[in-house]
Amino acid sequence: MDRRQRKTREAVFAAFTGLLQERPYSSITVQEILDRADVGRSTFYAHFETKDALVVALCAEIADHVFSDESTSEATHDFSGAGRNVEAEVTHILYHIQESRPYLEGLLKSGSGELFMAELRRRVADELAPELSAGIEGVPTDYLANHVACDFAETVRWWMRNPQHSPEEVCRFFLATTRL
Amino acid sequence: MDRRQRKTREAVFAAFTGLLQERPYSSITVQEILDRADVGRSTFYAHFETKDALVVALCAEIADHVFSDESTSEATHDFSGAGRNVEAEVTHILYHIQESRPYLEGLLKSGSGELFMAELRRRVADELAPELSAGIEGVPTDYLANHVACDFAETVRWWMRNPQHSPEEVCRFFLATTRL
DNA sequence: GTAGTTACCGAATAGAATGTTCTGTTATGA
DNA sequence: TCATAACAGAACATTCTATTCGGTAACTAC
Repeated sequence: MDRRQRKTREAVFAAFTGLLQERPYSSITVQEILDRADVGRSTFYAHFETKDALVVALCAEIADHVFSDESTSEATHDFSGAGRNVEAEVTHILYHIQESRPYLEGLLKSGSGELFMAELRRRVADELAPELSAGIEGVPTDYLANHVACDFAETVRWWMRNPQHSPEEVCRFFLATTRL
Repeated sequence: MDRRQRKTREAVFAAFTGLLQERPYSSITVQEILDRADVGRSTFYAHFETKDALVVALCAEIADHVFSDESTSEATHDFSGAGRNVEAEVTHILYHIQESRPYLEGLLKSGSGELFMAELRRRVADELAPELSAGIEGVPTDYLANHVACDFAETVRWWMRNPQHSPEEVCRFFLATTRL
């Protein structure tokens, strides 16, 4: 990808998430994004079809990173080789979320956060829930899967409002309260 | 309140929730609401300052009913007099939610449901969570309160997508999965 | 009933934001 | 160096929100 494209895309994302920390999504105009990102109008629409498409792209970008397998440079959460247990996997994901905090904080604050929350629930249901489906007699698995996915997503949202905790701590909170 | 006012208010709410079942909130125009509700433009704006204010009013109306103490006519959930235990209280609220289903279904489907979800979490945190704060060692009460509130709200959202269950069943699902 | 108040209708309009199109300029990389 | 692709930004059409206003119908109290 062209360096100019990356710079533009990055500038728009940064300006947008910055604005999202200050005001609700619906009150933010494209013009304001352009001004803050220092990007031309036609350029913006060459990258993103609509304003809504910008949110979708941002969510996808973050979600891709959060659920990527690649280890970060931090040694503390390199779990490769260790037997893949649930705790390790959850912590790994939480580390990636921590790295995405600059974007996530603004995105989850205002009214547009629901799009990312939905994406998060979907991915957790796919990747995490199957391993956790111990099952409780008399409760539909349907309900249980939704329960775990929502629980994790809401834990993340809570964490973004309470940054003082480490990924390991948050993982512990999550596993302590979610019966599996 | 004037009968004309009530009729108008009701017609707008009905038209709006109906449209919400079909399309996302942002794509619905005021004109469409007016057409379906068969209400004049100036009348609409005499009732609701903006389109967003309509959502807020609708959420408040539903939440007021859901958390009102009044018993419905159904004998099956008249718990007055019985010792107020958690199960009874939860079931009572769920009965009120069931009555609000015609409005809630549309509201929660599209992108605007987050406003009601937030209101729901807030009220649960106020009214329900205090009784349930058994506490788990090493987990912030802050996190626990948020956990219970989110859990209940998401249970409701799930229920609106899965109508075949009774309030008693849903109450059981909720209590079975939420460690307290 | 009748008078006074209040809600309603609907058209016309202002204002704001989105998304398009165009011409000309600048950066990239082969 | 040179073709290509991305960029800037002004001008524009379109769409939607929200306001205003003159006229009609419904409610309330006397």
